[in-house]
Amino acid sequence: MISFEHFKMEDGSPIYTQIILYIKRGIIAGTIRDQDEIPSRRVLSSLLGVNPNTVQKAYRMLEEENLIESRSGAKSFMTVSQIQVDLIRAQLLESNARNLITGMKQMGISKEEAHKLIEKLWD
Amino acid sequence: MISFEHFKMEDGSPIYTQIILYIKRGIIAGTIRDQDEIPSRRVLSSLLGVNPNTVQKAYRMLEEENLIESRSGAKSFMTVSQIQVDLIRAQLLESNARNLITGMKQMGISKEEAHKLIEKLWD
DNA sequence: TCAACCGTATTATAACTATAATACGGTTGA
DNA sequence: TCAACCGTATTATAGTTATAATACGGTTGA
Repeated sequence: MISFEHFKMEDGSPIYTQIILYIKRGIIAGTIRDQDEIPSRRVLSSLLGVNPNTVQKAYRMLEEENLIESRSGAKSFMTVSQIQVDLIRAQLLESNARNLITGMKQMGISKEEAHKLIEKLWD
Repeated sequence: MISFEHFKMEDGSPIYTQIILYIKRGIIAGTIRDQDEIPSRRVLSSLLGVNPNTVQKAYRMLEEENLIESRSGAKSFMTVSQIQVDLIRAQLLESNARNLITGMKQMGISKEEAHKLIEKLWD
């Protein structure tokens, strides 16, 4: 059963995208693996304090990416191939870094200053 | 007159927040200064290809932060104090760096790997 | 077996975001 | 002066996000 203990709801982005991102990052980290069980819609919505429909939307979109398999009445579970892991890693790592770089450049911050800032805030 | 030539609309965040962020980053970079004229609602909406009301919402929120002054009928302009610049710089720099760090940590990426990735993608 | 789950679907409400079409009166430069 | 701007306001429409309250039938373990 995959864990949501480190999930934190914050920014202004939609909750369902935060759930999707949390799961994808777990896949990259290796903490979420192929054939892992995932919490039911009702259980996770209760755990996160959100509406079941919000969880269902996240799960449905992950299912459309073939990262989740569901059967009516039964538990749902992850279906993650190595190809998918590699693809998601490439996408998320790059987009995460590019977001920082774009922002820093628009603020006129040098590469060296950016490195220093990350160094200072990492721990 | 402040310039929007480097403005690019992209992510899934609301357009009005993107406009606000663009202006705040320009303030930090020093390319947008106190007393600078800003484009009229109609001109900027036409330039960006968005609705005038969307620009108005961004301008109104900046006005509520005392970063813009408007008089009915006349041009609007920036009102930026050094105190505001320092505050915005601290806020935006830190949030930008923290976004990267949070993501990288959730993906199980080490600080060294993160530095390398930024180095690779910066230019 | 069957109660307790499960996934799935529907309907309603509400806030937010964005567009569209107007309208009003104030400001300003040629 | 006055046309061309300006900021501001209103009304309507539409899509997205989120919640709430139900409902239906499938799966599964004790």
